[in-house]
Amino acid sequence: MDTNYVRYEQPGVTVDLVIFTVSEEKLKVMLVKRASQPFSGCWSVPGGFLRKDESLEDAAFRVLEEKAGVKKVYLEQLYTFGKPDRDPRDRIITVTYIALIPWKSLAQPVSKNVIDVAWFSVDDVPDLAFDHREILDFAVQRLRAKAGYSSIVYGLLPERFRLSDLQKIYEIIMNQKFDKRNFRKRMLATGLLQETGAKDMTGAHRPAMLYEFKKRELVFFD
Amino acid sequence: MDTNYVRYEQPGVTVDLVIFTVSEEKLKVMLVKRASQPFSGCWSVPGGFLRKDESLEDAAFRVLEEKAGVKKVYLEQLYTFGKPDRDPRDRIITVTYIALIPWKSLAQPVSKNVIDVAWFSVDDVPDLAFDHREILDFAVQRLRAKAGYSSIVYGLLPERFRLSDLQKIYEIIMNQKFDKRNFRKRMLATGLLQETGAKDMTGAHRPAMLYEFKKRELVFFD
DNA sequence: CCAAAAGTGTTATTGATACACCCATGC
DNA sequence: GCATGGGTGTATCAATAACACTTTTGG
Repeated sequence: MDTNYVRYEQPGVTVDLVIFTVSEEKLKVMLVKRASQPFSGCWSVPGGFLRKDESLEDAAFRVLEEKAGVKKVYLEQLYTFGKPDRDPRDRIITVTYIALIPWKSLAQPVSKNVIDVAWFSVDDVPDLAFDHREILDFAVQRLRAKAGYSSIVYGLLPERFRLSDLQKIYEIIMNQKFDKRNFRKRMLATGLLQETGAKDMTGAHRPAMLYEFKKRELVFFD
Repeated sequence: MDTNYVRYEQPGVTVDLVIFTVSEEKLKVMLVKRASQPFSGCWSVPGGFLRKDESLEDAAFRVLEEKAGVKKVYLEQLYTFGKPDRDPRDRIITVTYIALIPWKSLAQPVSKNVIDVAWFSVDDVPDLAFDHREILDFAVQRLRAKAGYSSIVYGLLPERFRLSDLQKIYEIIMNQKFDKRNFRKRMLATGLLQETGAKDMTGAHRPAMLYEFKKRELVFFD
């Protein structure tokens, strides 16, 4: 950084979130319907202006709580978008984040005003405001790539889960089937899974062992 | 993004660059000595304020040309840092980039005023201004990680190079030795290398085949 | 006893690693 | 002719992929 440069008109700074969950065998993203100009009435990913004395990450968690009503979830910075014309009115740069929410954490209606917040399957989204389509595509690509070499998918699972739940999440995100025996071998070999004593007793079939993820904060690469 | 929020005082936006090269068997980073407050006289990574009607990437390329005098080099966005107190005077958020420059592209003195621009080995850097130490560490970590699963290292090589040059770059970045035969097998198996007819005739030994990288824009993951 | 998902091993294939000698040139 | 780095193949080991049947529960 170098303060020698003339400090031209500074852009506005926002934080936008691509919030994912998995339900009904689909990877879904949370979208909100814009109430104000520009793009009034258009769907967009949730976001907000960065506030004074608030870090970027704090802003992201604030938006997450406002829109999704959840607190402790997986959050990672995605990318910063700043083309001069990405907002038709002001110069705005936006720092984007990916958030992952286990579907079970969303038992409540997503927002009091249910009409303007909804989940869409990522391969069936409406037209989006600003460059949000580009942001969403970038986020999906990152999530799919990281699923292959990191433990990111655990952000989409509840505290305790069956190995078949884990496999289903992988299959939905990576859009491919895995062999059950090889999958289980591979997952157990990572050493990241811990058996809980408990078993899942729902369903008219043999009960499944419930596992938990050992280190919920761990991610392997950037 | 949601313009319902009160738009509080907006922070300044800068672009900072971690510029890497390899020379003298070391991974090196370009640092500049600050001429003005705050941190006057302190080393820092080069950067500057984002200008009106300039994209983030354009700003990064501008800084790159101003400080390093190079145009077409590998550039990738690293991370955006925005803690409220990271600049002691103003609220500044900085979008950081990694740039890679082949040492050979830097035949000219790095800057007209050579006293305030210098290359430091990444494991022997002085105290840095602001949070630039954190930025640098983050960049080194990213570079090392990506060297393992992408073709990023080609940004540090000239147009034409020997396989032994490629191997040396990998060894320096990843800080480990590789077996020559296995290394060459692996590299040729990627299909990203193309033989040029030419041979390197410098040195009192058998001439080496010169290769070039097929797709200089390709990167595997984010 | 039937339906539904859980759980479990072995073989074949592929990719990664370890390792040592001859070659072409300049001086 | 010698010093210097360039160039090459095989055998072992580890990781991944293919593949089918038995178990436990609820209804």
